Amino acid sequence: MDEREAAAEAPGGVTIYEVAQRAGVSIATVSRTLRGTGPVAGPTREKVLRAVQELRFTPSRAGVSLAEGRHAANGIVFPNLSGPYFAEVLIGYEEVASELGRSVIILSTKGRTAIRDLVRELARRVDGLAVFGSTVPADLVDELAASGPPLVLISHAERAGACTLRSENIRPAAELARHLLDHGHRSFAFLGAPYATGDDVDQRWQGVRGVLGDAVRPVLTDEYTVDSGHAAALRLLAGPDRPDAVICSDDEVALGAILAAEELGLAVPGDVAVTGWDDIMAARHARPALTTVRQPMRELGAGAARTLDALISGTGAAGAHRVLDTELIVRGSCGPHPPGGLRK
Amino acid sequence: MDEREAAAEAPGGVTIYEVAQRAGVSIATVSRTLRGTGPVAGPTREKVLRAVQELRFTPSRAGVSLAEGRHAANGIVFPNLSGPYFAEVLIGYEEVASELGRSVIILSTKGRTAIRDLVRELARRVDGLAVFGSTVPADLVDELAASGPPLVLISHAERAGACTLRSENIRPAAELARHLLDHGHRSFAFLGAPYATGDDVDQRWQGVRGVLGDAVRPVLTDEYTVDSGHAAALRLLAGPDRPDAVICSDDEVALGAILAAEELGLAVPGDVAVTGWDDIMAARHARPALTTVRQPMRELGAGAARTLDALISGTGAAGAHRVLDTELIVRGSCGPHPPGGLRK
DNA sequence: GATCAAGGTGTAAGCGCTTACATCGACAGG
DNA sequence: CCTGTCGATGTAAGCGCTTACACCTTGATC
Repeated sequence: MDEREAAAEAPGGVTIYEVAQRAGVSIATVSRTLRGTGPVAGPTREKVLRAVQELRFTPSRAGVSLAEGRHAANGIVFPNLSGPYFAEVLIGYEEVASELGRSVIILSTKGRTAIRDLVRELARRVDGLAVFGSTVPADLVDELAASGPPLVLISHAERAGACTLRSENIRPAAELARHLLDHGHRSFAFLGAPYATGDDVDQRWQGVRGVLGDAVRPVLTDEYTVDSGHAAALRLLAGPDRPDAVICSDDEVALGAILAAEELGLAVPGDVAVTGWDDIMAARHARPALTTVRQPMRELGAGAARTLDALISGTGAAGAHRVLDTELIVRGSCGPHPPGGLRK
Repeated sequence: MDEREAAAEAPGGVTIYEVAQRAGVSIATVSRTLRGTGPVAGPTREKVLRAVQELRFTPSRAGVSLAEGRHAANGIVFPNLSGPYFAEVLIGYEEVASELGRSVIILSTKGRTAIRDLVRELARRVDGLAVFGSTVPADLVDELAASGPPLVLISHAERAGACTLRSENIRPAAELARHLLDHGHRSFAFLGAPYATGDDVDQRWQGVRGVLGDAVRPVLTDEYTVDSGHAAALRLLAGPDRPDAVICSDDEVALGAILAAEELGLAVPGDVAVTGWDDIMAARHARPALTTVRQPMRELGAGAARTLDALISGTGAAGAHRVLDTELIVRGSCGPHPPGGLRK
């Protein structure tokens, strides 16, 4: 009836029918042999495996997916991969997902116009989806939470119907602010991109603001990049009321600020202190080395993958919210440290 | 006969059957409406679209893939995503693939033991595959070239059956070496990871060696990271026969070398010059700023995606090999530049 | 008014795989 | 020797979608 045998050298690949024919068994037996489900007699198994080898057979993913009703893939949506932050999270995500037998499909929203369609399309080809805060419109998030695959929001405000996972911001931001006060700094600027309510940078701002009150003023940047940090800092530091310290939304902006200070002939931290956030690789190599807050970027990704796995396999609550610890990393950029500590 | 209507609220999602039933048409009409293939009368189209909206229908990817015989996805295999290099290439790859309507499935080989199976699995779920040099065993590459989807090797020696795409190495490496000679440096070390024949670092070594001859000696590192560069440089610079200049395999190793020099109380470039390769973000912010060779990382990824698209759609030769231009970026780390240039 | 072309839809055959269910022997227990 | 079991295998019904092909209207053409 069919003409299965015709596809001998098709580019699409060998099918289970050809294997079955070659081994002289039914496709069911081939499937059972390969997946280890159901009993298969020794000699039969041999025949099948030989045929599989000779034909270099690998099951078609689309076929398996359709039959199994799952994709064995996870998606992740991030704004971009330019800086180390998202890359690190992605590393953690991919590593765990891979261990759990799931491929990772990525989607960068940077510069995309058709985000909605791209995200919907992605949601349709994965068993679970991780989404960074503010990369996807709120209503789409709701739509996904309601009718999409299991969803984990990374660094996003808590939201009904989805799990969230983020690093601590408010407390360490406050700690950072107090540390700067200990150094004797009295006027501050918070250098960050236009933030959305509840996102990481907003929370950092809240934490800083809570301690410093009116002594800190917000200065917006366009993006979280070295260049926009540089540009904004140039304006800030050349203008009137130069602050004692610039608290940056993240390390890249901080690196830009250090660069700007240098160009203006200002010493860091002598004339102006600078702090970052994330503790990316470059923070350690900057001169002066950057005081910053380390957050467990990889674990953010790994945790998201694990949470999704639990969600997919039915274990795990659908509305869990987890917050990871961070650590204040004090280096040179916030001011000289007298031996014995500041608060002595 | 079937019980399609039973799946009304299935987690897997709405199927085309439900849409068809609701709209009072056949599934063929629904499909035609959605894909725009074949004629559909105005009112019918309306009914279908309304049903689609009300049911929030999106076609199942597995079903579409199986029927279409394609995945609408590209794969990419890289060693890791820790440094900026692979991330940048990935950005370019994803951007172009996405524009061409293909999702990107990633696979990092870092720390993986079952690479072969993971790669084979990946190959089965994509229409095209990009692979970085040396991430996959040679025989597996051959196997993929022979019986897998279209393949593009990035930064890999030319190989029958697959396209390759890489940046120029030998010429700019020679240029870099000559530039260092112009500075008056006379003894050199090439600081790089254990390289494989024909890979980027090997080619850079060849280029440098071609100009400097025995004046340059190779020093191996374990990886292409700041830390291994740091460790190797520490050994090298503290030992006897300290070279005038350290030519590093890439920027990250170079950053580590600068760090090591600093720790040893050596001035860069006063006591020892250092150069990198790639021109990553941190190269510009290092002190001294790093002299390096810029290669078009994003274009490497973008080109791979375009090549694959051509291969998949039947256009494009199967054995094309492309080499992208690079640019020597001279900054402070290779020595002071007298106004007016060196060769005056 | 019969003939055609073309538009508009439905039918059904796959795409490659998994798996519930049926079948068939062979062997042990009564 | 008959029946009950269980192991080993085959049969066939999907999984959700695309699309070639068949069928039925219409309206135009002569």
